[in-house]
This record gives sequence, structure tokens and C-alpha cells, in this order.
Amino acid sequence: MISKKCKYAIKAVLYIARKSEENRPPFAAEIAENEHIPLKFLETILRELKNNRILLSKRGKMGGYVLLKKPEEIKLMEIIRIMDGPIALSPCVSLNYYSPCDDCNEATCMIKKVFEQVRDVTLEVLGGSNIKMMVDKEKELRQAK
Amino acid sequence: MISKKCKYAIKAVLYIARKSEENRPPFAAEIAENEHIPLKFLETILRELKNNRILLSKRGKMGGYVLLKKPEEIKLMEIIRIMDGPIALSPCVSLNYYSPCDDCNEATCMIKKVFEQVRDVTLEVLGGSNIKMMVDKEKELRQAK
DNA sequence: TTTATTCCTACCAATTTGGTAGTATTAATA
DNA sequence: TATTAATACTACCAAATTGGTAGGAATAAA
Repeated sequence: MISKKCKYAIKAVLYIARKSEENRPPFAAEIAENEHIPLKFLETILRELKNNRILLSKRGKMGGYVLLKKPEEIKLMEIIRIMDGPIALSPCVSLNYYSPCDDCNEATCMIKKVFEQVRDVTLEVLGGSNIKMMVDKEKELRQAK
Repeated sequence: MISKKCKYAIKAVLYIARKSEENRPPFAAEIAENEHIPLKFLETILRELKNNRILLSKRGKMGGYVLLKKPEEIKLMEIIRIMDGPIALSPCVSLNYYSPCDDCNEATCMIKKVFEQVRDVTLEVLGGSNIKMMVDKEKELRQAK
């Protein structure tokens, strides 16, 4: 399970991506209201996304947030890693947060083998999903309705 | 990430499966020692596995634990669900622990769409992995060495 | 009856999660 | 230059979860 914080982060990034196609950069209060996220909590989330080079912020009156990269270059995977850390089922199969098991033989441990498969298929999906694709597809689905 | 408890549970079930091919049913203390699991913690884990119809226990002197079902009928998925609950990334895409998001449109939410894909590929791997397969494959790997 | 085992209840500390409060800093603009 | 509206930062907090431990009751074999 991803945390609420992580889901809020994804929603915020999607919101910013949608708005930056149209209007000026949104500020935290606007995102909070529209996506139903507690403002103060959202502020810490946006700061974290900024510190991790997903967003760019502008301070002061008429400030706000924009995407630092193009929406097609921001993968869902990145956001999840930033907010929640490892995606893998066990540290011993994590690519970005690897740490060995102290008690099991990595060459023969079948838990590791299966979890590696899970990691591979999961990362294929999450690595193939970017913000542009998600915004576009969502728009399509809304039209179709 | 799965919990330590869950990993202990999987190791315990694998241990019992291996031993029941050969010897008499192992007891908690033996599993604890060989798999480096705190005994008292393992006891609660084994009880939980028993209450969820994975194991069968025998009390008293010369008691111990055996698998309730054939090893090929016990999927890794089951054990993870029993110990840690939902496998899905969000309650809104969980098959066994579903609960709706209060704020997002399930028909158009792309987070949901992507997470459904992750769920499907994950369950394919975890549903295809059973205890017999894991014990056999592990034996193979040890031979090959 | 002793001994060795599982079963049960209750507790516990450390960490993580999901926030809130208050204030400092920055920048636009009147 | 003063006001206003925004982000940035620091510090805190309660509730839930995680990873256990302690002590004894129940059970069954020898």
C-alpha cells in the first residue's frame, strides 16, 4: 500500500500538470481545495517534491508551483519512491534501497526469486506510466462519458 | 514492503514443507532456531497461520506443526494476505480488502487504472507461486551450486 | 505425575503515519 | 515603502502499526 501522503503527492502533480496546460501556476491553497488535501500537509508534500526536483516553486505574492520537467518525463515510479521509499516487497530485491538479508542465502532464497519477478513486472508498469500519459488518458475517459 | 512477520511466516511454512517431506512435524522451537526467528513471536505467527487454515497443529509433548493443505495448493499470495492484509497499492484496487476512495471518480481516475495493472501483474506472479514450487526450485538451486 | 509442547492474554517500546501551529522569508503591487 | 499573499521552515503531536516480550493455561505423551 502506498501512503496517503504519496497519493496526495500524485494528485497534486496531476493537478499542476493539468493546470499548467491552461492557466498560470496554481498555488497550494487552490490544489488543497480542489483535491481535498489538508493545506498544511500539502505544503510539506509540495516542498518535498520541489526538493526532489519534480516541482519548481515561486515564492511571494502570485507565486505557486510548476513542473520542473516535462510531464512525459515524470514517471509515477519517481513520485512513489520520493514519498514512500522502496517499491519492492523486500529490501533484498530493492534496486534503489537495497539492503541484504542477514540470514538468507541470496543465491538460493526463493522468496527473493519470486520477489524479483514481482519487482520487475511492477516497475515495468510504474516505469511506463508518466504524468502526460495519465493526464491525457484521464481527459479521454472524461470525454467518453 | 512486506512486514518481518510476513517474511517469518513464509520462511516457517517453507521450513515445515521441507521437513514434512522427510521427518516428523517440527515444533516451533526448532523452526525458530533454524530460521533465526524469535520464538515467542514465531508462536503467534504459527497460531495465526493455523487459524487461517494454512497449518495444522498438534499440542502436547511431541506436538508440532504440519501443512493443512498440499504444498502445491498453498500460494505465496495467501500467506501474504493473511499476515499483511492487502497486496494492492491502494484500497480502491484491492480485490480482497476493497474500499472506495471518497474523493475520486473511479471511472476516470488514472491512479486507479495504473494501480489495477500493477495489481494484475503482481497477483499473476504471487498467485503462480506455491510452496511446492518454491521448495523444489530451492533444492535445485542448492544442487547446482 | 512429569515434561514438553501449543494456546492465550496482556503488555510494551520504537517507528511510522497523518497531520497541526506558528512564524520566517520572499516577492508583487498599491 | 508598507501591505499583502504566497512559499519555507521548525517544531510539535496523537493515533496506528510494527516487532516484539512475559507469564501462564491447556494439552498430550511417556
